[in-house]
Amino acid sequence: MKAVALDHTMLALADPTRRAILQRLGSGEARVTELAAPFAMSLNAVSKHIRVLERAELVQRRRAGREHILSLNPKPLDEAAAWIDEQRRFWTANLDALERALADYED
Amino acid sequence: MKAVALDHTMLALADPTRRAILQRLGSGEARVTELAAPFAMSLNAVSKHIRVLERAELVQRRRAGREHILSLNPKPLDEAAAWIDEQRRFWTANLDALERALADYED
DNA sequence: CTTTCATTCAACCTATTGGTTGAATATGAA
DNA sequence: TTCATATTCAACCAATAGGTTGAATGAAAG
Repeated sequence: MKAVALDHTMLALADPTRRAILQRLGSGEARVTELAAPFAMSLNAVSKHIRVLERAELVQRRRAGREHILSLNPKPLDEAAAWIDEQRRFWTANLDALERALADYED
Repeated sequence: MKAVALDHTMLALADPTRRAILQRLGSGEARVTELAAPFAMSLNAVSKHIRVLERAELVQRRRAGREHILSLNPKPLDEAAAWIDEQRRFWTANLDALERALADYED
């Protein structure tokens, strides 16, 4: 994943409204108005959040007449998870090496 | 994980400089100057990035004389990964349900 | 004691976020 | 055609991000 794509993905995930929208889309596609309904903010504000999610390619838009139907694209989520997991593996590998070194030292 | 903590974690991860700092800290603790060395920006800028990482509790600071020694705290990383994984499980569960429904429909 | 080194604090700047309201656009329905 | 609905666009605003430079702090070294 290109760095800038990770930037967009992580930034998109850094807001509770957007995370809630993703969660909602997890159970199936929805229109903009439907997505906006639970939130105490204007439709326009939600529309902007959706654009942030689109920039990160976390959601896709399909037009059906005057309705815009949003659906989840899990790939960036996979790639974000992959980055985090890589860090954790690297980190624990180094911790293990440290432990082995300490064990040698204690001998 | 509280929503605001996830906000801070994800936001901290949404910048390549900060991700590089975390990666560096994966192989062991380091001083501020050491962390700043690879970057084409002022020490002050890196100092601010570190504060963002501290707000997310991704790094911890220990003072040793005039040096500040930073180390990784992987817990928020674990929690961010957990959030993402939860979404993915939920999403694939719903996809599976959809597939089963379609299979039933086709019968 | 003075100087150097490690780091932060403070002020400033510009760009971006996250929200608002009001107008525009485009489709659907009467 | 006219009216209502779904959505975006545009302008605006306050707060935050991400960078700069210069001054302050505090510990170490000469």
